[in-house]
Amino acid sequence: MIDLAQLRREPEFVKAALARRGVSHETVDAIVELDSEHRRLLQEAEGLRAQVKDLSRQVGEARRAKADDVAGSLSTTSREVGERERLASAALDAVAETLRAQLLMIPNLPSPEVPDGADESANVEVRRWWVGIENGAEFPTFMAHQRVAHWETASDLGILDLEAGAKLAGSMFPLYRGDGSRLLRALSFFALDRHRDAYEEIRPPSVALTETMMSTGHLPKSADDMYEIPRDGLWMIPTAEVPLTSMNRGEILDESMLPIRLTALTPCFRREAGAAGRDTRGLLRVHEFDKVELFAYCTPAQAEAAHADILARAEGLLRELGLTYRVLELCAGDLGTSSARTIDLEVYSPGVDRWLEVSSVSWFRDFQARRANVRFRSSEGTQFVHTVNGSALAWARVWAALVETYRQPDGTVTLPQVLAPYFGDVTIRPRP
RNA sequence: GGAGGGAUGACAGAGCGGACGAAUGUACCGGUCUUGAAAACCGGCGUGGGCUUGCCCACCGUGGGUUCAAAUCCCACUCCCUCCGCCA
Repeated sequence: MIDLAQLRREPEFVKAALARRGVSHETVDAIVELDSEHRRLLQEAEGLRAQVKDLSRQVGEARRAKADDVAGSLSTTSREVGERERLASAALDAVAETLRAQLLMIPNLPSPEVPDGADESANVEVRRWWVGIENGAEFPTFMAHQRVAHWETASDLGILDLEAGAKLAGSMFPLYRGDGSRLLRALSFFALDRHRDAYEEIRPPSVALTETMMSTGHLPKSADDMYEIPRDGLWMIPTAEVPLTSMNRGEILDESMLPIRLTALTPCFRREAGAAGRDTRGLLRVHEFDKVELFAYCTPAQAEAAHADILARAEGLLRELGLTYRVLELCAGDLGTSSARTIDLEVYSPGVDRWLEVSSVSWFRDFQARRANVRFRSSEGTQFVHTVNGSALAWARVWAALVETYRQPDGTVTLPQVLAPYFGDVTIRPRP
């Protein structure tokens, strides 16, 4: 949620910032208008309520003074004022509800350093990385045996069974088996171990209440992108960001507790409604995947470092895995609803010759904290925390890139050594 | 799923129609005392909102209702605890 006080203080600045991500001036003006109407009604209703309270006090005094006739007439007056107060409050509630609904649809202000642009084509590539680049190595030349799509290799090796997944849950719900399943588990354990030094591991529920989804900004805007369980008022989480951001919902933290850094391995569920028919082969786009998320509540002053730390950890994992990747700064038009700044990591997948998004590291400023009402107490008073988060990493596509990058001429896969302690071995051979 | 008990400030815990935004204790912050600290004593100490910045309004799990007036009475719901049932 954007800051209404800021909107009142500097409406032109807010409008200009939101225009960068496609929000019209009219939309913002409508909110300014509603806000002033809201305040007008608020004053009216509160004035009447103050009268009722004062009259009621006098009724009590009159009763105690045994002046029953006075008490009776005061009661009558109070009842009349109360009736007017009820009407004013009803009008107030209606305006407040409209204002709230419109405010919830407004995305966050992009950070000044975010580049202009309407969609992903305007994202800015910050850097690329591959094994040996520090020593001047050129972009890797991938061999013919690496130019095989992961779904083919996986099928040959019997480590991914998309048909079985489709039979159970429909297409784009992958079923991993044998070494494929073991690899997935190895990746998660590997990542969680790498974050243990600074991030507390959490295992949250995989479903969340509507209210919880509101806090991160996934509702009301992205309802179509999520799986809903209407009977219980629940939604399948699209990312661990959802539960982690709401862990301290409604609380006032002490500044000394910050930053609070959390990590969680969860399944992530996405309907991918807007992407029907696109990138449907193999693991390019799936409805369910495992992801290790990094998250922090911090002070505004800590936010930049916290964001950088998450990015460094996500990149660090890709480097340890020896994968080729690039770093993108998202343009204003491609930012998620709640984000002020986002940096994506895309891994290069030689078999399909594509860059695949495997991490999104975002800084939300106080946008989510305002919705979730998470604050901290400091010497300068109570203020909203900043939230930052990022994947480190989302495994389905990493799994695909590993299978392609490390495919050997004989069709087996030799995994990087860092996974040996977790995988038990480094070789994936055909399932007998 | 059934029966009972509970939810109040950072924490503990009173209040059960009117002077209650809320006793008391602890914690915390300031002061007195002290060489310093502790103890003792004194004072302060919730959050949000509105505007005429001094006042007003809201908040005692959540949402409704009764009343001139609700933390307090009524209804529904949520969560926690105890017992029974069921269950991995």
